[in-house]
Amino acid sequence: MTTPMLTKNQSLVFDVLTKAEAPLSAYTILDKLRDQGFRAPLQVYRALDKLLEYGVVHRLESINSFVVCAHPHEDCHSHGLVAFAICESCGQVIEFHDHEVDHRLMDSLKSQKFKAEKSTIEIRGHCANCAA
Amino acid sequence: MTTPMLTKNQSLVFDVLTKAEAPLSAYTILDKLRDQGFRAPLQVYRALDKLLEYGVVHRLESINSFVVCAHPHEDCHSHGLVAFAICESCGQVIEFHDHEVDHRLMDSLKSQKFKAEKSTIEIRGHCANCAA
DNA sequence: TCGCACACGTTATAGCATAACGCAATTGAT
DNA sequence: ATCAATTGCGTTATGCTATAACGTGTGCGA
Repeated sequence: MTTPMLTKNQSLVFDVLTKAEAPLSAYTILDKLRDQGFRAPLQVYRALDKLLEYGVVHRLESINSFVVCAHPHEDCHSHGLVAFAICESCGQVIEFHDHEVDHRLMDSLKSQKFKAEKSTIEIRGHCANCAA
Repeated sequence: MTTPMLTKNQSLVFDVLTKAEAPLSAYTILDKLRDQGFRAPLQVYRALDKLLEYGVVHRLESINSFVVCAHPHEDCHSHGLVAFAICESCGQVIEFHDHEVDHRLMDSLKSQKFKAEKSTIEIRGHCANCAA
């Protein structure tokens, strides 16, 4: 999917996420955009929905937060699974793609005749800097 | 971890989850236990916390729900990653363990000096019965 | 110019999770 | 025996996450 021109709200949300050093929750984004006129959660969620659809933002299910895609020039949707390592100390996220893991998981599922559509792979722990 | 004797509330919650054919949210569990005297979410969440700690229940982050462990006699904590295939149509969950995926993911992370602690692998799609 | 699609704004509500208080039962060390 | 620590429990209140439902405006093709 190619990313169309972003609307004003989408750009604002995208910019906030781009500048953030860690994933942000929708409500944190809302707070950061109050000065720009944001008043309600839906303004954020609607923008996020589009950004997710375009593949330029990822949702981290395990922490109810959002990050910009680390590989904006590739197409995350197209090269299979995306995985995230999330540091519980500093919040930093490492995004990575692994076709081996991808294939292996898909094979497991195919043998059960399960049709995969969306995937969530999130590993929580501590990054190199934060590891005790 | 060996599972100690469950308390009354823990047993009630565990039984509800065991009888369910699909993952349940905490509030759904609460509703099912009102007749047994449950009145507040915390009664459910506290029981769930312990059941998760004992490894007899899993939390599905992507759908904010809980399921009993499908392999109660092994120790889910001990044999690495647990993965779930969740049918978006009927809700059924297939729990599986794959050491290959496990090792592969851990190797990727180790190369970045990331110390993994908890993992979430959830694939949403359609099971054999529900696939169009 | 009509109809449609889409973005947007607002209010209200639904759904998920935990903080903080107090009480009761258990255990185990002194 | 008793005191302190721990654990489970109940209750009230609150906070965080997400969406429903309504209406407005704008652009664009039939």
